[in-house]
Parts: sequence; structure tokens; C-alpha cells
Amino acid sequence: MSAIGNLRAVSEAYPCDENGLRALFLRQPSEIAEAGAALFFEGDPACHVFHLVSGNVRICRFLADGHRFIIGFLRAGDLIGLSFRSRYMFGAEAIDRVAFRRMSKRMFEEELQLAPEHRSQMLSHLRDEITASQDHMLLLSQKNAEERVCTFLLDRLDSDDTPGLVSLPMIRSDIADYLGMTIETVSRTLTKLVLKGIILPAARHQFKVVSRSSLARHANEANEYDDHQGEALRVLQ
Amino acid sequence: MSAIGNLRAVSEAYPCDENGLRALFLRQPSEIAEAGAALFFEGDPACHVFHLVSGNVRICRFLADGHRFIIGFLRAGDLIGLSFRSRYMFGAEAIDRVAFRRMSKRMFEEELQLAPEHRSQMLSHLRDEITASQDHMLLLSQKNAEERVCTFLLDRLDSDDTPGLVSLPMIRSDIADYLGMTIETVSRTLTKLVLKGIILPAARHQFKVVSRSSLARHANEANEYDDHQGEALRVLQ
DNA sequence: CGTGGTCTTGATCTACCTCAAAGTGGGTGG
DNA sequence: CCACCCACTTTGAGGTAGATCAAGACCACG
Repeated sequence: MSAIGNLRAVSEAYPCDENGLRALFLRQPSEIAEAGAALFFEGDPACHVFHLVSGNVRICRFLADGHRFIIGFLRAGDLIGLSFRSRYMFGAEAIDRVAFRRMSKRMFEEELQLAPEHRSQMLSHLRDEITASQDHMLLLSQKNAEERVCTFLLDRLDSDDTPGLVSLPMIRSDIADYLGMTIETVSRTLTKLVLKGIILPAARHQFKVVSRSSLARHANEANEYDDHQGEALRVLQ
Repeated sequence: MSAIGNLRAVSEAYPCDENGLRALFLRQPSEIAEAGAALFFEGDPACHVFHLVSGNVRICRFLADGHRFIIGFLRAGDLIGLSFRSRYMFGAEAIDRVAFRRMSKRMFEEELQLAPEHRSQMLSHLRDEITASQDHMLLLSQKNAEERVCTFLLDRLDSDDTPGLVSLPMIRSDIADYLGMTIETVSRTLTKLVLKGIILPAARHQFKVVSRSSLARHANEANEYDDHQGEALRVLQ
């Protein structure tokens, strides 16, 4: 349900969808960004498309009055920049030590020309991003603090490597700006979920989910429709 | 800045972008939906792509607890269904009497095959939708009631035919569910803007904008970056 | 063993929600 | 043409979830 963060999970469900796109980056050298460093800033001319090799990245925008909004979190395997026009519409900052590969938009475009099936993967990726954005709008406009935090934990649970564990590499203010709340409310809500026995503090930046179903119930998610069923009808691939 | 509503304005800025896509629908018969009727429901198998000829449509989703969220408003010229997977992720309802044309996804796909440049238009459209979604997330997570309403009016002002006039064909509860507030707060905020002399009630479902700059100031928009500048570099077209 | 960044907890405040009632205007039928 | 109705809108009064302000607690780091 994260704006961007869960695209990895989506692509795991359709393993063949974007591997092709990701493979393009293997020829590029791997670069490193230290925690806190910016890969690029909001408003910069958009020259590159990025592929995250390891680490975590936050995607942010700023209001005129200085307020920050976090559009989403990215992790290993995610792509950045597929939806850009001539300028980056948001900034990308390393949460921890990040390894990434980049490719100029020009080169990326040439690769797409060589293998047109990549265009379908692009479309698929963009549609996933739109769906995720809409889910997040729903969260921001209709859900209360507890539902927001539960939804967030659920998303990260589903896309995490270790079953039953949720890792939150970002700090509270990142979560707050992503969920549209304050750090205090995020903290209080997490405490409340612990007291309710739904989650347990496991390690620094990590929680154990005691009851996934309970978490899901508190997330108040919209009904899910099986999107795989009509796969044969899927157009624009 | 609306999630979907301002795509028309965007495409007016790039007049050649999507006309091609829209032209595909001219061969289809025009259909009518009366006010309140649904073009399709959330969760239905996604069989068609729609082109709105006249009238206004609201796009909605529902939470498990019955709360409604309006993703955006569509008007003459807009397309619906380009971002669908196998099922509609939201419902579409006619606000007033609506004329539209539709095309099966299969036929639409075939048209795309025949004229591959349409794929670039698809990509362009989807990227616009993503940008609009992100703007709206920013509104929902960071803006207060007055900023939300001003932003909404500003969007509709920019994409309206009659300069200085904003028409709001939808009812207050539609606006409320779109901006993530209650009908009472929408009403109170509009009244306050009238008292401040920023807008004037002009007709039923219509306001006159006295001071566009004042409206913009109260909207607290993020800084805009000129996206046209790097047009020559635009890839994926 | 400080020190600075992060996180939690508490007390208070407020923007917006909720509940309630009155106002408005278009449509319908007599 | 008027009177009624119904859906929509506005306005008011009071309540509350979450923000804000403030103070400790925790922890990694030099």
C-alpha cells in the first residue's frame, strides 16, 4: 500500500514483469551513497534512471512553507525515475548506506528501443505505481492514526524477507511524514499496538508481528479484488 | 493538482500528446449515463476503456467500513481505464448527464499495436496521473482545510473554460470526500473565503474568483518547476 | 562518560468532526 | 401559479483525535 515501497512486492507476484528492466542496469557501475546523502533533489533536471542494489531510500517533496511529505520508501530492487518528465518531481535521500546503479535517460531510452517489450514493463510498473498512490491517498484521507500505522506495518511485513518481522530502517519523522501524522502520534500508536499485544519490539528498528490477522483487522483495508484471475485478458503488455 | 481531473489541462499544454489516443474513440457510438448512474463499479472485471464526451464523472473507492474516498473528477475529453489491470480499481459515477464512448480493452490493445506511437502517449498519460496523485497526497497529508479548498478551486480555475469562474458541478459531499474533510468544513471554508473577499458566489455551483493570486497564496502550493524547458530531452516518447 | 540524535511519555490546545437545526432552491403536482 | 417536498447547504454548539509544547529516557558514538 505504500506509494512506491511495495512495488517490489508486486513485482515478486509477477516475477517476469520487470526483471528485464532491472537487468539493463547490470552493466552500470555500482555507486554508494552514505546515510543522509541525496541521490538527487526535487527540481533537478532529470538525467538518470536509478536501480537500487541495497539499502533504503526515502522519496520526498516539500511544500512552500517548508513542510516535508514523504511519498514513499524504496529498497533493494526498486527502480527510481521511470515516471519522470524533464525534472525530478521529488528528491531521493539515502536512509542508510545505499548501493545503486544509474543509467542516463538517453541510454535507457535506447535500450527500450532495442527491446520494445520493455515498454510493456514500463506500463506495468507505472500502473502499479498509480494503484499504490491511490491506496495511499485513501489512507491519508480516510484512516485514523491506528489504521495508518497498521497499514504501514502490514505493507512492510508483506514485503519483508523475514516472516513475522517488520523492519523499520527509517526514523520516526520519516514514518510520520509518510503517514501524515506527527512523530509523537506515531510513537504513541506503536506503543498502543504493543500494549494490545498485536506487535512486540524485537530489536532496534524492528518489530515482531504477533497476530497478522489482528493487524489486518486494525488496518481497515478496502476489500481486495483478485487481480490475477483475469490475467489472460491483461492488455497493454 | 487533482488526482485525475487536471489531466485535461496537462494535455492542453502538450496538445499533440493524447489526441491520437482520443481519436481512436470517434468510431465508437456515443452513450449516455444519467446523473447518479455508474459507468462501472469498483471490482468489476475491467473490460472497457472510456472517453468522456461531455458531463462530469466522479471516481470513487470504498473502505471496508463503508467510508467513501473520491480519487478525482473527470470531465469532457478525459480518458478512463488506461491504468487498469484485470479489474477496475475504483467505480465511476456520472455527476450530471454524461455522454461517453467506450472501447473494449482488446480493441484498444489492437489499436495500440497498429500505431505504436500511442504507447508513448499511454506512458505520458500515466506519468501525468502519477504526478497528479502525488500532488494530491501532499494535499491530503499536509494541507489544512483552507489550503485544500483553495488548491481545489485553483485547479478547477485553471482547467475551466470561463476565465475567472470556477464551476463545481459536484455536490459538497463529493468535494468533501475528495479533499478528505466533511461537508460542513467545506461549506464553512467556502464561506470564509467569500468573507475574505477572495471568491464570490456567482451562480448555483459556480464561484467568481476575485483574486487569483490571493487564492494561490492561500493554497500554499509547492514550488513549481518548469517542466517544458527540458522537452528536447524527454525520453520514452 | 559525556553528547547529540532519537524516541517516549505527559499535559494542554485546537482544527476539525459530530450532532443538530434552520435555510435554500429546484422540481412536482394540484 | 403556488405550495409543498426533498435533497442539498449553511450555520451553530459542543466534543475529540491528534497536534503542539515540554520534559525525560534511551542509545550509539566519539
